[in-house]
Amino acid sequence: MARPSVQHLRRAALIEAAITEIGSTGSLDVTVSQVAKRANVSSALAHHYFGSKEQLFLAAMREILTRYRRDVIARLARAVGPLARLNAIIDASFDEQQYAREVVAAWLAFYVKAQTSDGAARLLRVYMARLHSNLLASLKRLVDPAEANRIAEEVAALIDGVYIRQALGPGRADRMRSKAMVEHSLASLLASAGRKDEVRHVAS
Amino acid sequence: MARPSVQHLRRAALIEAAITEIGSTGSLDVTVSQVAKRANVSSALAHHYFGSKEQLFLAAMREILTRYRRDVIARLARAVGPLARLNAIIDASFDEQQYAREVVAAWLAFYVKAQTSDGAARLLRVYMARLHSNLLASLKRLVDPAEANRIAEEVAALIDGVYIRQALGPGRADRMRSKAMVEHSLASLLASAGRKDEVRHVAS
DNA sequence: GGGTTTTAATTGACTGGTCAATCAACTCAT
DNA sequence: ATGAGTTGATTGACCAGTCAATTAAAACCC
Repeated sequence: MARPSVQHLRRAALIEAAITEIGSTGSLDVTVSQVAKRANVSSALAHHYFGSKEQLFLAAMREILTRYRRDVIARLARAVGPLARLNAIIDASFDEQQYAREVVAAWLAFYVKAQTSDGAARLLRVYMARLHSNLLASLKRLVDPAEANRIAEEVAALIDGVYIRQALGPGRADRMRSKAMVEHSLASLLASAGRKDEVRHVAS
Repeated sequence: MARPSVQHLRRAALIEAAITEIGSTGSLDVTVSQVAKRANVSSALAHHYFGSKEQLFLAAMREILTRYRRDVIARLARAVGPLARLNAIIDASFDEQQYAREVVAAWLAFYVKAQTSDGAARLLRVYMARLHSNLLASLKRLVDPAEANRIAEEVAALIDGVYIRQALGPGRADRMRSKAMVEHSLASLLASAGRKDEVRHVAS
């Protein structure tokens, strides 16, 4: 029946609670008890399943990263052509779920956590590498490799920057506006790098 | 003789120590005792002069913001023409002092702090507003107001993004590379927005 | 200038509170 | 009755903030 084990249920609930709690607090200064309470279990149980606060938080971080990754993959599967694929990546970053205030705040908190936790730093580095390589793959079909690399870094940095500013701003997440900013920048960068189309057309 | 009062000396030393400690730890999880020890005073003295940990940290944040602002102003005073002024602003952000690993880490920590502290949020909002208005002033001389506004936001976000990635990266701060990225993006954005020069030339 | 009072600087010791982590005990389904 | 699930109570560490007491410096007075 594949009925999820109680262990699985509890772990999932605790991870979800951790994300929510971290997101709504806006920092990692969250006690295990708070998270446990939100998941309707005792703090002892959280320790029982995760061993330590650190592990619980890392699991939460992994979960956010996984969700994002799944979303990217799903969108990429539906996108055809380099431009569409680039847009798919950007869309994933500004997806309704990902770009929710809580999630963004949690994301920011994890960036700080990475300063002191090797585990967190590793996870973020994997995310960064994947984002870069995804962007690069499509960009290479549009512009020179050197340009592609630079643009990939610029777009990645821009996405992070938009996120951080989002976390700070008071209002609701203005997804569309944020997305438009990144798309607009990307278009400009591509335009001034000079499309590769003609070249390839001639060469082929 | 304007000999600085002992109070001034201690405050300055404590603020400096706080910045260093926060920067090297990479988070605000720093005890008052640690800061005090680095400043060669007792923790009781830190409380005596600042009243609370919160106030001490806010003072440290204010100091970093002030230094940045002073640098921007100094560079702007030397720059003539909108392009030079834009470059001056970018240069300030990637100045040797500002872009030091510790300072960037402290900056990131403050962003998180702003999530829970009104005081910190206020300070950051002032910084953001100033950066935006500085960029906008010069951009308006180059492109349409609407474009100028969008570009200002994009550049500001990009700067923040480059910072956050810098904080995460392991190596030394690669100032020049970071600066080049922002400058390159700005050039592309300006190029595709279409300079205003001709229009103004004709109009005048 | 020497002596005296005020004021500032400084600290060690203490307090109250918080919290991660542990553990022994209890429940309950199988 | 075995073992997974679960918890309340406890422990040990840490830490912001306070206070009374000590020393150093200034200000004042003759």
